[in-house]
Amino acid sequence: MATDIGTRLRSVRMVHNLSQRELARRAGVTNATISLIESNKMNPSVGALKRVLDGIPMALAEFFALEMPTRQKAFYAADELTEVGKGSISFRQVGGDLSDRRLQIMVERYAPGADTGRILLRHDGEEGGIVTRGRLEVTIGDQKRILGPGEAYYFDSRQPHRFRNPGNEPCEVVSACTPPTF
Amino acid sequence: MATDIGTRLRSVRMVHNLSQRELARRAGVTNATISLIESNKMNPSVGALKRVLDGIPMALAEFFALEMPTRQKAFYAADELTEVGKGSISFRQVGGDLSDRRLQIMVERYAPGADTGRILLRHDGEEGGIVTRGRLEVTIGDQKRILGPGEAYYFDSRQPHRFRNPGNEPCEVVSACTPPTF
DNA sequence: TTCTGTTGTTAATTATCCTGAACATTTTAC
DNA sequence: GTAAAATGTTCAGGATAATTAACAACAGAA
Repeated sequence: MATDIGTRLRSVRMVHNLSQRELARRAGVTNATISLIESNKMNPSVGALKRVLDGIPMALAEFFALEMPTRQKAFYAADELTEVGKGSISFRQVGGDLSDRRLQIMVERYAPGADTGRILLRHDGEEGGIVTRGRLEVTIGDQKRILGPGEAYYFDSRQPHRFRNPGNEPCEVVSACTPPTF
Repeated sequence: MATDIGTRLRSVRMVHNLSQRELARRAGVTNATISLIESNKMNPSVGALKRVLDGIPMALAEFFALEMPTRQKAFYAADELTEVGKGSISFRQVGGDLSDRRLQIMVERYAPGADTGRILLRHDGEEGGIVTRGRLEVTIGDQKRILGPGEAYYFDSRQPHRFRNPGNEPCEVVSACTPPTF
């Protein structure tokens, strides 16, 4: 899986918010090529892969140097949140197992259309959050989901990721990350 | 030239002291493939290139991350050495222009068959030397030469390089490098 | 709904890679 | 010296990549 070109390309493309056709247009190849590469149904030439990556843009060295973390459970349904605490104060905890997790909790607010940008965020640590209001589009590696109130995410920050508010009402997220950003 | 696969491959192969056929055998491809790739007469598939590099062995990421310094004058004939000093003490200086060159002079002695090994040496700085006795095979990037007494070399140490005594008599070299090794 | 546009995938044709077997040179051994 | 082995290169063929054009699934707007 370390040299799984298809998965790598799909992951990179998704994080940059490009469709197969859009990337193909920028790269000067056809969408079928992108599709076949991503599904590992063909073995692209170095030149073709370079052209594709130029459409990102990304260098070959960077592409092959990408670490591909093992996919982990990244999304939780609203009713999958573990209920912690009780009485007048109630916590709903994302991810049942907190062993080897150290988090700093935060509250984030995304204006309509707000976006962390096409550049892929990657840093050490882990992060997670719960959407409390509005909708949030979360991209993690090759997975992309639009989350609504009560839904949550949790992932290893070394995976390339991106956040965007696709709706036209503000979005509020209770999020957390480790180690403290900045 | 930054993505000149042929030159990169040839350079790597030479430094590892492999013939096209020997590398082809290890990689499970034909020597024609190696030849065509190195002369940039074809655009290899990623899979094929990976197989070839496995025969080195070298990872794709490392291969594409290799910096390709601009080729510089690397070899000097015996009579190209600049005569410095005079009288009872005489220096023969490699490379006429010493501006932005800082060197530490050393004397090296290679027993018959001695070899710095197949691993590619690369480090910051520059190095040069003069063969005073015997013969020395010097590989610098994609250039390989066997030097005899009076002949010399000088190059940027970031280029992959290797030294070997191919003869059966001892070889003595007056060499120099910067910054001091160790 | 129905339409329009976009998504990713798949089949058939064209273009290209990769091989297998030759070739000319050079190196090494005798 | 010649012979034999090893080097890198080139050419015709079968294998494979990349294109073109179609397909089905889905989303959003009228």
